[in-house]
This record gives sequence, C-alpha cells and structure tokens, in this order.
Amino acid sequence: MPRTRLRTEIRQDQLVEAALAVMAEQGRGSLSVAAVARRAGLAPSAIYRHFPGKQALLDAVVERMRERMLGAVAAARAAEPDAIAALRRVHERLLHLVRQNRALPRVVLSGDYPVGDRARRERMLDLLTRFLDALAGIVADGQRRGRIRSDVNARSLAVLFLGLFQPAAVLWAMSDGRFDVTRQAREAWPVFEQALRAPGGARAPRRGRPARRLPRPRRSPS
Amino acid sequence: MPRTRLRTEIRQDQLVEAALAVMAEQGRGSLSVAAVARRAGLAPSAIYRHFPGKQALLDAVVERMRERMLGAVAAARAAEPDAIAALRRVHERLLHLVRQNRALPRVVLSGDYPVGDRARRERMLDLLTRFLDALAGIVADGQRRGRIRSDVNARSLAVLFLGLFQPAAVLWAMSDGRFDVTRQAREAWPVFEQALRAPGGARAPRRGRPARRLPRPRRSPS
DNA sequence: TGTACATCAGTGAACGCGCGTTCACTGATGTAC
DNA sequence: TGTACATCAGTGAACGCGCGTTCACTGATGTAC
Repeated sequence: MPRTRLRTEIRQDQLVEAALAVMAEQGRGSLSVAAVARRAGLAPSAIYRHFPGKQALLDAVVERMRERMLGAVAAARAAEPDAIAALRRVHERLLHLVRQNRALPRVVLSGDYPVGDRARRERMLDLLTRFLDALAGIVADGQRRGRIRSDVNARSLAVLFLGLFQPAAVLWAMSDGRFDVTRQAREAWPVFEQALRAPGGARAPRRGRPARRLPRPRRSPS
Repeated sequence: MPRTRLRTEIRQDQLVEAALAVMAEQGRGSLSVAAVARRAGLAPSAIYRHFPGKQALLDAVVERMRERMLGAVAAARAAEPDAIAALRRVHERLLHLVRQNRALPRVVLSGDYPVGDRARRERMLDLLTRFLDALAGIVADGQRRGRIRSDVNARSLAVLFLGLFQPAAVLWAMSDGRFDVTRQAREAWPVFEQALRAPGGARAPRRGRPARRLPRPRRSPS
C-alpha cells in the first residue's frame, strides 16, 4: 500500500536532501540507495520512479551544491559593490552553507566524490573552476578599483580565499561540529583581508623574481 | 604456485603503497581488496597473510600518511631555526608529498576517508589535530621571537597555513595534475608570509572586538 | 654438508552478504464524457 | 455530479554481481641434528 503519493519534482527534491542528510550523518561510504530511500520514507525501489539510477541521483546532488555555491557568490557580489566586503559576505555565506549542510565538503571539496566516468569527473572539476572564476572576478574588480593589491594575480588570490574556507569546513565536518568554525572565521578573516589590501608598509614581493632566499635565519635551537 | 615469497614486513609496506597508488589513480571508490592485491602482484587472498582484514590495511595507510606529514613538519622545524623559514619549508615539503602521492588529500584532507567505527574517526581527527598542533608550535615560537604577529592566536594562523596548502592539493588531485600547484605556491606564499609578519602599516585588528562593520561600501554596481 | 621437520607466504575455489536494479502489481489522482 | 479510463507514484519480492573473507592445500625458506 502506497503511503502518500507526491509529484516527481517534489520527490526528487526530497531525495537529494535525503542523500545530503545521509552523507552528513554517516559519511559518503554509507550513501546507499536503501539508506536514501529510508531517510525519505520510501521503499528503495521507489527511487527509480524519480531517477533513472543512483548515478543520476548523485549528479543531482552535485548540481544542487553547484547552485548553492555559485548562488552564494553571485548574491554577495550583487549585494556589495565593494570587492572586499563582497568577499567577506561570500565567506560568511559559505560557512553558513557548510554549517547547514555538513555534506558539502564531502561532495565538493574532497576531490573524491564518487563520480563514475571521465565526463563526470570533468564536470566536477568544472564546478570548482567556475567557483574560483567567480571569486577571481570579484578580486579582479577590486584590483581595478584599487581596493585589492594588484601585484598578485586574481586567480591566485581566489585560491587563497578558498583556503580560508576549506580547512574550516573540513575540520568542522570531521569533528562533527566540535571545531569552532565561527571563531576561526572571526580570527582569520582580518588577517586575510589585510593581506588582500595593497602591500602596505612591508616591502612588496618583487614581481617575476620570487624571494627564494630565506629571511635571515638565526642560529638558535628549539 | 606461489610467485616470489617475501617477508611480511615487506609485503605490508608494498600493500600500503599499492593502496595509495590505487586511490591516486582510480579514486577511493575503487579501493577494493582485489584492486590492491592486483597492484601488488598478489592474489586477493594473500592480503590476509599480512593484514587481519581490509580495515587494518586502511589503518596502515592512515598511519603512513601521519608519519609523513608529521615527519615533514618535524624535519622542517629541526632544519630551520627561523619560524617563517620553517613554515616555508613545511609548505614546500607538503607540496612535494602531495605531488608524489596524489592520494594524500583523499586520505587525510577529505574528511571522509572510510573509517568504520567511532574510535577510528577520532584517530583520524587526531591526526589533523596533531598536525595543526605542530604547526601552531612553530607559529608560537615565531611569535615569542617577534618574527610573527602576536595579535592573532597561533592555532588560527596554523589553520590559515593549512588553507595555503589544502586547496592546492585538492585541485591538483582533482585535475589529475593539470592544476599548476607550483605556480600557485610561488604566488601565494609571499602573500601569506607577509600576512604572518607584524601587522605592518595597516591598522591592526582590535583584539576582542572583531571588525563587524564593513569597510565603507561604495555605491556602484557590477 | 645432508636429512627431517616446522614455519609461513603463497594459491584458487567457494562462501555469504549487501548492493543497485528490475518487475509485476496496486491503487490514488487526473481527465473525458 | 457520476462513471470509465489513463496515468503514474507507490510496493515487496527477486535478480545478478562484486565485494570481503575463509579454507584446504602448496611449496619455498629457515632450523635442528
């Protein structure tokens, strides 16, 4: 006897959320069709009314993460004309996204979401590439307006931004929320923001010739 | 008929390396006992002469990554008395480690290595914690000697350091080595190094009261 | 230096289990008259 | 508003496959005399 019968769009949505919830709670290894179905209150076979197979469900999960991540960047950029303020807001929004959904780092940031064929792996990389492009767009904008240092290319600064957020996300997911992601963000952001601004008082790194020499090492152990 | 017969310590070593190779090439999803055995030139059943089960093999893989990561930090610290130079060397060594072994981010940095029970998850988190502790130790040392800014706690700067390395590692692994990890490092390191030094010309972030106000947003779209 | 025996790293065949998927069937919902 | 029918989201049972693991057996290596 069928329980409640719902339209396929609604079920698809529920199944994607169920998959995310299962990953968040039990890790990606436990992401079976049966587990997702149970979570969504359906029989395992019901999934095949809404997706052609498991891989299609996984694709839909990636698609949802893509929408949310790129959405966060676009929204922040639209809301904040200032590049640094926009980046700060992206940072806040991303942490919010991760806090709401512990599975995000496992899907997007682990580099090892179970993507079957080659084309899917490419699409996965494409997601991160677009994300970095969007961030680099904000950075480049800030550089043009003189708000962000121009002696380092925008793409490299975008990867640095990713580094502000990724370890926090992963540590938070690994520790089941015990890692204080808010505190880390509060302390790390000012450092990053300062680094983004024009080279400031300290000597700017020379363009083309990266400082290979170490800064006067002193002799003293421990 | 048995091929070549080797001592169990040697086979254990080979099997761990084989597991890392399989993960590097086909991703963690393909990490089956059969695949590891094939890679090591053994029959699947031979693995049980050297490990009680698959989980023990996975544990050994984690243990090897732990040794190498903590080894890199310890070696850099011993070789360089200056904290900033030591961090730089850790950075170089870690990138070298990742370049040699593409599976590292999948094992350690993904937050989702297939660890069965609760105790194993804890040990996994413990690895990263110790790693961060070791980094924070270097940072604290630099702070005591006035080489590194003291207005941000050492642990937060250590997580920032992790962020310098983790995205590069993951992007490199995801792109099958196409992402230019060396270039990223060359461009990102000076920015990070500068951020580590004393607050410099720019206003230092006030202790205890993080700047919640955004820096004078200007009205101008796109 | 032989011979006898214990040890133990190797093998292929077979196991049970859980997985993703298929299938015939059910019955609620929507539509035509 | 009622009746007849098509659609389609639901079900439980059954499938084949690949997995981790076990087992009896093999034969190379090490050790005792």
